[in-house]
Amino acid sequence: MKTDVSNLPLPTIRRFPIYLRRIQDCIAREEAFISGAILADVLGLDHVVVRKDLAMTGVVGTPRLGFPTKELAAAITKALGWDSPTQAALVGVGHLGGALLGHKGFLDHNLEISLAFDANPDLVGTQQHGVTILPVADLETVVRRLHIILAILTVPNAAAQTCADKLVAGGVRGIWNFTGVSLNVPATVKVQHEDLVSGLAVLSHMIATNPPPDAP
Amino acid sequence: MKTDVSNLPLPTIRRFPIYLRRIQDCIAREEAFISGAILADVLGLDHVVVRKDLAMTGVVGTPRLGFPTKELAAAITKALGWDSPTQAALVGVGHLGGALLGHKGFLDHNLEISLAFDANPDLVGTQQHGVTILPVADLETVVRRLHIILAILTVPNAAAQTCADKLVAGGVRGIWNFTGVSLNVPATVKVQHEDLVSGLAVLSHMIATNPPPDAP
DNA sequence: TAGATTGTTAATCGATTAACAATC
DNA sequence: TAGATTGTTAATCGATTAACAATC
Repeated sequence: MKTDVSNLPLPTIRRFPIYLRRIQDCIAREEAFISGAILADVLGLDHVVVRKDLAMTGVVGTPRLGFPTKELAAAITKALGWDSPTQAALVGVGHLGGALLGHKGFLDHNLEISLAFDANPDLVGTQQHGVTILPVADLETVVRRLHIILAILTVPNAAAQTCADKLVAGGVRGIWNFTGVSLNVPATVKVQHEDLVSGLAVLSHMIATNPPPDAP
Repeated sequence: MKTDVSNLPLPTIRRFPIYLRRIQDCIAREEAFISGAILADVLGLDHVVVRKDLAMTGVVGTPRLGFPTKELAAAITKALGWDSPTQAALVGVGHLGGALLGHKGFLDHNLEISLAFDANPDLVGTQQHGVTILPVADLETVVRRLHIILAILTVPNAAAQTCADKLVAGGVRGIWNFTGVSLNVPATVKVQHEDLVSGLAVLSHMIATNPPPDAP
């Protein structure tokens, strides 16, 4: 029985939040059990993938019943580190940064963006979505003093590496990177590069190479 | 010599825009050649991965010189379908949708968001970033009439499937899906699911399971 | 020539898929 | 019991890594 949650396959981790959302729906409907087969069906996944993923949580299912919803939700939440609140700092309050700041959905995953920084003196001191914008000059100091471990980077490409350096110096342990820059950080700091352009590339490539159905 | 650009590995396609950006920098500096080794070094990738990816474009390199920058840029641009302009429709002008609408960087990839739709009557008729917001009720009709093939979906989860259905009915060939919903569409329509929460899951998991360096 | 760089072929690794056994 | 569902083990597939040959 494998229950070492610290070394899960990346694809499994990516699927965890998708399962979690459905399982929480079940809990809200007071359903005590969910079968992997049904979950797979609803999500358009292969049922054996789902069972394998669920097995990774260490939760054991019961034949004919399925998996206990509450246990499963708790195990996934734990595996993702979403069982305790995390304070995050947003760096760069532009279009995208502002949107993330206003997106209250992260609270469902126990992530609160409690700090925001920007280089624009006109923005500094103003509030957006209830958060006062601080000067980037204070980034390292504030992050260190408040023991912020997670930062969201939404600055222009040109500023990305400099800001990342300050975040690392301030003791951040993870950077959610929305810039187009491959950041250079020590191995102890984890970077999740959310490169929207990569996603666009995949989609445009598929559209460009798969001819429309009415073509020869 | 493999030059069939219609069936490339997904990881390769994701890396293409990253190469492209660097190669365009080289072209701007009037460098006629770029070596795969240098490219790999700058991007923090393995040099053999880079060479293999570049080989997929069909462009041949010259030992001691590297790959011709202009040819390479043209080949990658072509493979991604970024060699001709694409008009896109944005569906859902909330925080995230508005941010994407304002993000002019997509123009670099020949993608123009020329239409925007929203369900909120207060928004309909107003302009954002130079685009007039149309009612979702007209979604299918307008998309069909203007032969829009790519849509960006940034509506609340509850509205996602309904809007996707309208887009499909309108003849869209690709949906860039920023909602949390796994869309159900015919196989002829490609969906690129940009689930931010999956990315957050990966990052939080890594932070939660890799103890900080000063811990035992 | 010597050496940097591309190109190719085989080995490894990880994840998915398939087949079947175990259990309530 | 019968049958739905979980659980396990082996096979396949795709991508990365490693080793080496070819070329300017």
